[in-house]
Amino acid sequence: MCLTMVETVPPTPAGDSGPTREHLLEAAGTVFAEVGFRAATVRAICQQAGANVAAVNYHFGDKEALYAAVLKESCRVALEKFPPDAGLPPEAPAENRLRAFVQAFLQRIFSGGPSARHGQLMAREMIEPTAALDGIVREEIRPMSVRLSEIIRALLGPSANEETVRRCSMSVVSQILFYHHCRPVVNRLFPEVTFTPEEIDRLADHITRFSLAALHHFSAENDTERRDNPNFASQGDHD
Amino acid sequence: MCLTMVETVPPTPAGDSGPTREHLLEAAGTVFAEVGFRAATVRAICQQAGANVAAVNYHFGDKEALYAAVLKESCRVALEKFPPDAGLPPEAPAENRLRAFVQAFLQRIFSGGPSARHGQLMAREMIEPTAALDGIVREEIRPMSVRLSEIIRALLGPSANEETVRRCSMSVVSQILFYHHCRPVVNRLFPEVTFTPEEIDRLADHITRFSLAALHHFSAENDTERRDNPNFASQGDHD
Amino acid sequence: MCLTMVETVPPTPAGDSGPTREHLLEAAGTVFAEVGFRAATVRAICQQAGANVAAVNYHFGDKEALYAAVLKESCRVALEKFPPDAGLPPEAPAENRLRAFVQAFLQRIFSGGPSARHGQLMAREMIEPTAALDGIVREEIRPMSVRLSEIIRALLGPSANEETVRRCSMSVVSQILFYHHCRPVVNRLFPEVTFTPEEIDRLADHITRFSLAALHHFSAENDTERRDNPNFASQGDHD
Amino acid sequence: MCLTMVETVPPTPAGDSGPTREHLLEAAGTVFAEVGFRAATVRAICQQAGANVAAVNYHFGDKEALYAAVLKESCRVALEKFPPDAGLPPEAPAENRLRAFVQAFLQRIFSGGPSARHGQLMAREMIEPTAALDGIVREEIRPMSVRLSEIIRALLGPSANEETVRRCSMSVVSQILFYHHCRPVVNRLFPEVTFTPEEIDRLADHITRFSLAALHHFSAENDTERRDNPNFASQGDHD
DNA sequence: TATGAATGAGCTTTCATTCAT
DNA sequence: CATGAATGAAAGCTCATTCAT
Repeated sequence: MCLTMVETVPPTPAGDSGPTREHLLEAAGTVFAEVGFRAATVRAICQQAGANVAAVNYHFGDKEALYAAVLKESCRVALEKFPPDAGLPPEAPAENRLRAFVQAFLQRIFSGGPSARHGQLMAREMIEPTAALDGIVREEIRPMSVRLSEIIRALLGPSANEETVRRCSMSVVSQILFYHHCRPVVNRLFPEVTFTPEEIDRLADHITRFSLAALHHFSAENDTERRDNPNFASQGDHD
Repeated sequence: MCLTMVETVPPTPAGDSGPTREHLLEAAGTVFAEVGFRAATVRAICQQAGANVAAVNYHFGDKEALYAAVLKESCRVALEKFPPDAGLPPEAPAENRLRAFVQAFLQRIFSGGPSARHGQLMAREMIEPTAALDGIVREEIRPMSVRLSEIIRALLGPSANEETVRRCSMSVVSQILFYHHCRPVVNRLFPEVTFTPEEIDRLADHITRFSLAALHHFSAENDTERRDNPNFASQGDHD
Repeated sequence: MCLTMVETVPPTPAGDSGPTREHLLEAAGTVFAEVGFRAATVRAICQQAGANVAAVNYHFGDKEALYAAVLKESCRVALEKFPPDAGLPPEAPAENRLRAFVQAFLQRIFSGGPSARHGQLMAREMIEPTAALDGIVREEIRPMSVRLSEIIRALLGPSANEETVRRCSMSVVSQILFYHHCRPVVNRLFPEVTFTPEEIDRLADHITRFSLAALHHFSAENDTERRDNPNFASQGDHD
Repeated sequence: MCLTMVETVPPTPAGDSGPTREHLLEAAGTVFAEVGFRAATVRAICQQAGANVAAVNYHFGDKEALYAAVLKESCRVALEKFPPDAGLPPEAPAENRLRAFVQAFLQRIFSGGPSARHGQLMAREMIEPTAALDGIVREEIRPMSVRLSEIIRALLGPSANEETVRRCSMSVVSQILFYHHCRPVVNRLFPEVTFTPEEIDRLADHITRFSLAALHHFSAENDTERRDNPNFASQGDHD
């Protein structure tokens, strides 16, 4: 049963319309990262932002739209602070670029501040994806993925097929993300592991060496097989 | 939200006290895995269990205690179904044991049924750990970790130090969990990736080969360095 | 954007499940009649019913369902108290049945108590129909309409066509409802008009005599024209 | 809800103070007619008027004062477009004047445009009268009522007492308003009834003929009784 | 003269929990 | 052992209104 009603377009002012909007984004970023979308209350966010309860509705329409805005902004900042090329030119040796990629990724995830919040938000998106994830994959994750694939391709050699490149990319990324996603377990299993900057560096070193070793092996194996048998397709590379 | 378990012992009947309790556990497992602790409602669980709204409070004290019970039970079933040794005797070649470990882990996570549910619950625990996590790490995860470490140690050779073993273990496990934790992103980045049993097998093959390549390289490097310099400690292994 | 969620069927216990439900229906009837659906607040209703704010949700699902229940109940009572035949057998003279119909209708509308409330609710439905109106028309209004049509048909004679019957029915009903629908204006135009039982009787007398005069004239006219010209169709009766 | 008009005079600019005020009146008229005072939101009105949210408060003081202004303006337009004499001179035959009155009234109510809107607003005033109703009755309805009474008096003859005139007037008006007030029910009971201009004409014809028949009968009866018994007072006319 | 931002009161609804039976 | 009824706290959201500019 629906009583007659006029459609009222929500106001939702765009762009910066004062400091309150910024405060809300900031506070919401913190709260959403801390307790997740559902557990976060509009009241708590507004209080932390020093704004009225109705402020969220006025500036963003509703809680969900605020969340989307937070995620988008968080994504923008992360991309700006840690560009996919990790600051290295495409001409640099692939080994160096891989090392830079791994190190930058780890720092992004473990350094404090807004980018760490981004990591939390993303982890929550993995568990309970929202509509905002599509945009983030498109604008943030895919470019990173492409960049990494180029590095991996360079390391595997021109004869590597796409599936191998893709799988190796994921093997690299997985090692980076693991410490973030499974931090509670890692902390309990190995309390001696801390995430100090020095430890992060050593971690980056391990991941890079582990991955390079595997990739060089794949590359050599590929070349050898290639030389021995032009029609060769290694196990696991067929589709 | 405060998930620290409050002890409300008195009226909670222990053990099997009727089918309702079982139904509640079963239903709660499903619901908690699907939507998480917070989003799950006692009403929905009771309805799915064919029980009264007050049943949860009667049998478990409150929603939180029910969640703890679900996690504990889920863990018990998972351990029973997938023992840490993955069904291979300790005398089997380390390469085989690694392959079996990887394959069993992937199947456990991606096959349907209660163990997949357990995976979901664990993933949520990673984001928002509850007091129940300690027990799970102690009784389920650490044994698995120990088992994997033994395999890795066998592959790296006796001269490998503990830190290297630990890091390599995590490099292996991370590759397995990645597809589970980041499934939403993987699906969006590579829609062609499916998780059919065949694909799972190919994935297990890739992870095993990637890891073995790296581990063999580490092992050889270790031996070489060892031969050349008895006091050698590779970069990242000191500390 | 819609986060995953389990469908929870609202409880909505049916039938009498205690005195609270009755109290709510009673209070809601009063409040809805007084201020209308929109202006009525669940809080006010519950307070008047001596129940908790959540009681409406528990017993009826939501405010709208409560409204529907109120309307249905109100309709049931009205039908029970004032049956369409107004207590006269079908064999009674049509003039008498018309007079009884008019009188009963007026009493139903102007007498105090729950049936007066029903009049208010119906008047509001006219202005802003809800989904509940369909059911009311079907179960309450149409039977009354049919009964009145039979009386009118008897008065107009067998040669009257359906359209004339319909229009005359509405001419009769309109005079009854007018005093209710336009009461605020009537009160202001003619402050001397009161709605005491005696006045209601005189009113019923006027409406009956006015209508009978018109109907007898129509009937006679019809017969005359019929006698003079077998193919006659009076002005306004053609379609 | 308290609709008694509070006088908040000071900042309200009088008369034409720019196009915004006109736009607001226009938009508010539409919205109030469509959804009623309560359901109408200041935002929706301002949006439709292309004005700022604060415009209503600036130009009219508050929502209630805007409503009063709308009703007054609506009334002014209706009076201007449909004068009470319906365009016929007082010398015209009473039958013709009655027919013109009925026809004009029906058209006013059922034709689209501002006068139909006025009908809607008036219907809502019947259900929930505001302070504005007094003025409307005084300036718009009473003159119409007086005019109709003159016609009825002419038809009933000089011997008709005032009460009879009044009751017959209402019997006539009620038939006109019925189709408007009870449109939702009429539509459901008789879906074949449309309100095309042709149908409106046939309706006007029916109402006129029905009423004239009754009035002529009353007139004749009156004369007869008068002739037979100088002290006669028909049933229902005493008091 | 007019506005965009901001507010506070109050709305419906949800939900874990309790209690008498 | 188990339940249906009932509750209180709190959630998201709406809206007329105000205020500095």
